[in-house]
Amino acid sequence: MALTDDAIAKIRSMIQSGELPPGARLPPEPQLAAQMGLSRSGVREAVKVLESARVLDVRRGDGTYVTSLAPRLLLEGLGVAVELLRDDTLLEVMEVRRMLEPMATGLAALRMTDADLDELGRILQDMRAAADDAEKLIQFDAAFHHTVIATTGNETLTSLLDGLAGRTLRARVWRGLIEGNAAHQTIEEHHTIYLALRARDQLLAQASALLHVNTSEAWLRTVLGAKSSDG
Amino acid sequence: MALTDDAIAKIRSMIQSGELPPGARLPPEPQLAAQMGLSRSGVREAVKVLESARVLDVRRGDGTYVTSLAPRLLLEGLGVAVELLRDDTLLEVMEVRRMLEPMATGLAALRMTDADLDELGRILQDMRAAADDAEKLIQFDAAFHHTVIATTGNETLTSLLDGLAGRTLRARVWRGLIEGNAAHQTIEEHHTIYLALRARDQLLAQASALLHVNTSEAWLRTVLGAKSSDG
DNA sequence: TCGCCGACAAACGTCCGATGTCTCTATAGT
DNA sequence: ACTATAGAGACATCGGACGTTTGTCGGCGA
Repeated sequence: MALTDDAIAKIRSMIQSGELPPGARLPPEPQLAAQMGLSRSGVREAVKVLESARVLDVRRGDGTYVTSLAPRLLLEGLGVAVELLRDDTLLEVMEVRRMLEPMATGLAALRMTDADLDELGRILQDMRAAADDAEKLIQFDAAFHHTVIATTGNETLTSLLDGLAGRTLRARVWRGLIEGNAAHQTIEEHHTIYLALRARDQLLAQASALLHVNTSEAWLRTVLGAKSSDG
Repeated sequence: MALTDDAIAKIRSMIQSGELPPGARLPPEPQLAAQMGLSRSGVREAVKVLESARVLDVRRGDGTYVTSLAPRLLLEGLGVAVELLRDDTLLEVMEVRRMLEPMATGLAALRMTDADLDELGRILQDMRAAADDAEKLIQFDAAFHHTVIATTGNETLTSLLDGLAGRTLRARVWRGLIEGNAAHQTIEEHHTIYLALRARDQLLAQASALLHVNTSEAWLRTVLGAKSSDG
């Protein structure tokens, strides 16, 4: 294809070059169509693609604007992509988390504030209280890790790890943990990480995070293995 | 918005549920439109979004098919997203590379074959021969790191790091390196990494990769700093 | 003067039908 | 058996029309 993809490329390069800064408003669709030499239908497809990538923000009845281009927006699509990965590649994702998450957790140990630690303590408490509710466990687990990573102050890193630990992946791991009666032990792993962070011990935080990711990976393997031998 | 986004979600969930496995063919656009309760225009916008995410493959005159859903495809969008990040967040990207690339390089030291090492040696030679050509340097630099990471056998990891070290980012770093007369020294950093890999020394590979990323980060800082003080 | 309300205009959302162009396949001919 | 060609199927693009939503502005009333 050419026309629509060209339009996408043009708009993207206008943004990249600074001609269309964050917050800028694009011309109305008919005008944009004339300007790029294709019909309004083509422009709409192009705009839709960039909107789904969180590059453009279409406000009905108002106009189309460039978003803030914040990492949290642009990297949102990573999570969607990970959700569509096939089962056998989820182990690759886990291997990446195994490398990245311990480093990030170690960094968090250096940058974490007392307020951050308090919030983490609350989440840990919530987690223990929800030990029987798979849905809540998944939610608090996500909140725990997100909070830890977010304290690094690196929004890009946070978005990446959020995306890599997608909802589906997390749900599968916890399903395995619960069915294998390992939920309690895993909650305690979070406590271990919490203690290391409280002590501002980088290496200990790193090590405990690695152990934790390893546990997740092991249970994911179990879940995937059980599935493949099903039918 | 509802109709088009609903259509996107429906198609995606059909793929996720296995109803549309990799390689499957979707119904023709008019039929798909009827099936999802919207017009052909809306379907086309939905398909276009999924095509740009490398989830669908539209073959003109033939039909629309689900791609292989390989990580290399689905994570391709990451590179595009990184290209649009604002300057100040590029340092965040560098911090992520600083965490991930040394670990990956260390892992590569364990898994690298003799054939891999030979190829790496060739790239290193090319790099030295092209010390005066910025464009080629960027290309060989990308090839070097890609080759190293690819030997881990982890396609997801490879795609992620490829995306994080996008063309624009790499070009900026090398611009700084060349203008600062540091190109030669940086090429030697690659040699150091190569030697560590040849020795199958994980820790040494890790350390030399960290030093290398650190150099890149420093020069990126220089380039960005010079730019912000320009105007 | 401030605030509410209604009308107008701008802009996107959706649909429809028509035509061009490409790909694949099957058939006919050599 | 192989090749060339014609046809059918499917996407690409266009242009216009109408509905819906949003933002704005002026007028009215408290």
